Amino acid sequence: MAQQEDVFKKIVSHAKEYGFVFQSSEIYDGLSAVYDYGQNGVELKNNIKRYWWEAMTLLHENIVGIDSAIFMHPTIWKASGHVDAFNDPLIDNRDSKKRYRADVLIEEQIAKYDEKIEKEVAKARKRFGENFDEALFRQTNPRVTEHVAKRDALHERYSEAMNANDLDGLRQIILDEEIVDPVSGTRNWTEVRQFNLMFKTEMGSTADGAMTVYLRPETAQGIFVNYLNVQKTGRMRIPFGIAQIGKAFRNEIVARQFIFRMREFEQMEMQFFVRPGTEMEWFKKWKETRLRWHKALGLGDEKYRYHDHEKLAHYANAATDIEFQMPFGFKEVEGIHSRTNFDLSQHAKYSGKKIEYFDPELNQSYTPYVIETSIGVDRMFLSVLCSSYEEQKLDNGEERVVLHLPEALAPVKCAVLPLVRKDGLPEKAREIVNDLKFDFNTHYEEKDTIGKRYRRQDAIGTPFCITVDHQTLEDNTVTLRERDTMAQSRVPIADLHKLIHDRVSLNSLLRKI
RNA sequence: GCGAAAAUAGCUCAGUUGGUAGAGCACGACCUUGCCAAGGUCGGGGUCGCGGGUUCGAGUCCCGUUUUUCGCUCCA
Repeated sequence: MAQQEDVFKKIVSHAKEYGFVFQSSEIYDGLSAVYDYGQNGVELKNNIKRYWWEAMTLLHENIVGIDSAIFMHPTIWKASGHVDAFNDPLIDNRDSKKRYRADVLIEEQIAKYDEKIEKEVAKARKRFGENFDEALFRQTNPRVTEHVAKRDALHERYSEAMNANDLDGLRQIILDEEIVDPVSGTRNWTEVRQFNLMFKTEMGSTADGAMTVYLRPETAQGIFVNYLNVQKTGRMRIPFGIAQIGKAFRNEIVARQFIFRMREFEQMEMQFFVRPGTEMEWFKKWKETRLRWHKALGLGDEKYRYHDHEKLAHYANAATDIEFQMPFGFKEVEGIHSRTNFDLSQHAKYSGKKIEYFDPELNQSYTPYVIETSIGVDRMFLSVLCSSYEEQKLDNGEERVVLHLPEALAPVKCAVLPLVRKDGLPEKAREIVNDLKFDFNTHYEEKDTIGKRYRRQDAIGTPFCITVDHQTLEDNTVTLRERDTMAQSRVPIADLHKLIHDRVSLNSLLRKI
């Protein structure tokens, strides 16, 4: 494990050194949990997005894409449940260093009174046997009535504080009730703080006319609110899907592990609308389809596993994660959720619009059920990067660092290298570049020894190096050197285009899904 | 957010009891070699994360702050 984390550190350094990922605002000491993609990172990321986009929209005639805005009407987040679910009052115990939700602590305290009451009742029932009048006992027993009174008073005080969003009030309740930390057993509490996981900003340039809007915490809602638009203008028939790639924002309390958990991140989400009652069937189908998409990359089938959720979110009736083996353990890369008709119903309710589908086969209207596939682009990027990184010991005793990126995802497809910087070789190499550059991201490099240039290309995962030597000038052939095997072969310049295309095009991946 | 540790050149690091900042690699120019990273000559680059304080004097001591890492914590 320690060794693996060591490798992870090296991957992070490698990502910076070779222009894949930089920390945001680095010259100003950085901005926590925000990262920028560099010259090679952006190419890799774009290729990942294109692989997903084409797998969704080209391979399925009933899936179309959209690109909705990051700003949305604030009521959307009330309807979706985010305003409630993303606001927790939290309190820390200074001795145990543990953090708790203040509302949960108080609710547990209320439950404790209930326990005490039931204990008294049980005791009395045992003592009086068949003659026991439980209702009378509950009303008259002084110990019971005292607990009830305390419980009800607490409950009322708690409700008031929660409704008024009174954080000091919540803390005072915890102090008055002498609630102790179950771990440390002490009452050394911090202030109660509100953690708002959604980023807020203001729309409207004058202060008094401004409306509070949120940066979307997920892209899915942009799809739900456009369901009617797309269904009608695209004359879509159920089952059909809407796909979207875009940025989302969350004020994570703890954002760590490099780009695995960021405050600004990118999602690739597809919402698939189905007839009620068929959702489990589609859930199963998408679970399988999505795993095939991952495995087609060839990063290693054993690196994936499903993780079914037992505790479901408020909107779901089934949920599973596709987890990937990162250097720091199996981690969620994609989620597949059966979201029922929760979102569309909520938007119908909050907007007052009828959001339904008339099913001509059933001759009836209904609110469609939704299967969601949601994948984090940055996590996907990280999984590709981590599983591609290798420090190789060569036969001659030297080491090389190579990124075995799936060839279709590699930022640079080929590098054209004149063996020496004279005798017309650079000019010949330029000619080849000028032909290939229209179809492939092609590098030209003439500095340093040929071996050094090969290693630099290995480090960014370039699948092919094309070396121009003196023989090239005579017979128009070049050396084609492969990244993974380092094997070289002599090929005519005229064959380069097809050779490279056959290996680096997305088609080869898409056909495996 | 709490606790601990760290921050010196692009990278990895040294820097003595407080006394004007160093190495290797990398980078640039020129020469040389020419199919798997290390040749030669010359050169550029740091107000030691930032802000205060103590001191005649701070990379070094003290306080604060930012970022990172680890452990908690939180997480649809």
